[in-house]
Amino acid sequence: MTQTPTSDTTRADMRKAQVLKAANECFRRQGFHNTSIVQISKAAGMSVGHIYHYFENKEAIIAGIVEQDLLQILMFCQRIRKGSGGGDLIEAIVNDVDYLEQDLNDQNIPLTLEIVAEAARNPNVARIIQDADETARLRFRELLAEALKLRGLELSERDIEGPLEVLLAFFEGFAIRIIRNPGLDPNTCLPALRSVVRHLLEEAVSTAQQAAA
Amino acid sequence: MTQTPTSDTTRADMRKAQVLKAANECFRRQGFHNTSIVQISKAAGMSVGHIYHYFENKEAIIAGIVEQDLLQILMFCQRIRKGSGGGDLIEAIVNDVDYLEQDLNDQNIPLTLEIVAEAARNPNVARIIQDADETARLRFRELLAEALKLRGLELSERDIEGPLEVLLAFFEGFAIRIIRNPGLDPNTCLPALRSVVRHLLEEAVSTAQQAAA
DNA sequence: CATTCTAGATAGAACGTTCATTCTAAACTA
DNA sequence: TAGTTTAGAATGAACGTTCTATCTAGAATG
Repeated sequence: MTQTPTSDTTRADMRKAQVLKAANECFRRQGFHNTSIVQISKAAGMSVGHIYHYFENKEAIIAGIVEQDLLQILMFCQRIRKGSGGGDLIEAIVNDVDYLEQDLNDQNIPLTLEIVAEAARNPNVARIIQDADETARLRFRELLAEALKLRGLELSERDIEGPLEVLLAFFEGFAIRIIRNPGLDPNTCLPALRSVVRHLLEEAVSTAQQAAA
Repeated sequence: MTQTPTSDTTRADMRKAQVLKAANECFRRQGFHNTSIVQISKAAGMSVGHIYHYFENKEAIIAGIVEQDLLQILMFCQRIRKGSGGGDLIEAIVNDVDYLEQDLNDQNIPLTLEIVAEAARNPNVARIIQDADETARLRFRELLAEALKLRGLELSERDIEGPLEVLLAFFEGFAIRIIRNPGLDPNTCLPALRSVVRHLLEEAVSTAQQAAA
């Protein structure tokens, strides 16, 4: 249990990353329940024993993958900001729904659903995604607060929470819808979705206006 | 425990039901990946061999459980109709969101999520829940059509589909939200959710009015 | 009515496979 | 040479499924 030198730490980090990358590919294709350590080891080009040298057990690998889930959520924030081009953020959020078709083609949906289902039973996984969601909500609240500020308005955290959760429920919900109804055409939903998101945000705006008065 | 067979329910049917009931309890508690045939056999008070006399394999048992998923969805329709008391259905749909808190306490959420995640990979399970969803959508379209008819309006199937999918995405989405954010307070979301559902339906109404003109 | 017959019902041990994890030893590096 | 890294076989447990044997109900038989 001696402290490893810097060069070795780097090597260990690289190996860990190598395992996680392989695991990610396997999990995405087959889910983590149907992926064996042997498969991961082959995908990573490493031996089974080698993997266990860096990960205590399979669950530790799963945890490593689940942690990456956060990045995916945060990308939505980034996309919206980029879409705003520095202009009105509320309009950018409404426009972001146009990515629905692209989002529903995401190859990660099955894995994402599997992670959530696992979290509903497995406290380890639950803790990870709940922590991630907490920072995700924080980022989204910041985004909404900034969107309002650009219009000279502001809302309390409490008043933002409701609309935000409804917004999030939408997008998560479509991941389920596309499984239950694979014939679903995103373009059919787009007008209604756009309108609903706009309504939600406009309502937040008018609440803020009333609070200011 | 054991019942005597009657004319219309054969002994085999009763045994099958007995297995499915036991499996349902086990699956709800532990998920079907973590439930073994031995556990089901003990819960059913039957031997393993006995179970295999009626079910080809474990997947057949899972299929039997997944088929019950439909009933759960259809209960929403019933609840709305009952809530309308024969009056305006649109108002009844809006009011139905007040059950959110109760719905989010549903002990079946983990199993439901597991079923959807499984369907994303397992074609057998996928077929079952997709068939179920098709009849569920049919029932909901009928409900919406009836709601409009009560106001002397009508909409094409195409125009109903979008709002309906958005509505469904909501409710499915909250099942995920409550896992990701267990601290979520339904009452915080209720005003926003109510408002959004009402907006969605009012928009459908005004679309129908324009179509009539 | 008593007995026999038989197909289905039932039990539980046995089997074979899969898999996560551990163990042992070789290779490498500093 | 000492510690780390790497490989891959060995281990042991869990599990789905099958196999074999016994039992039961009730129809057939005489």
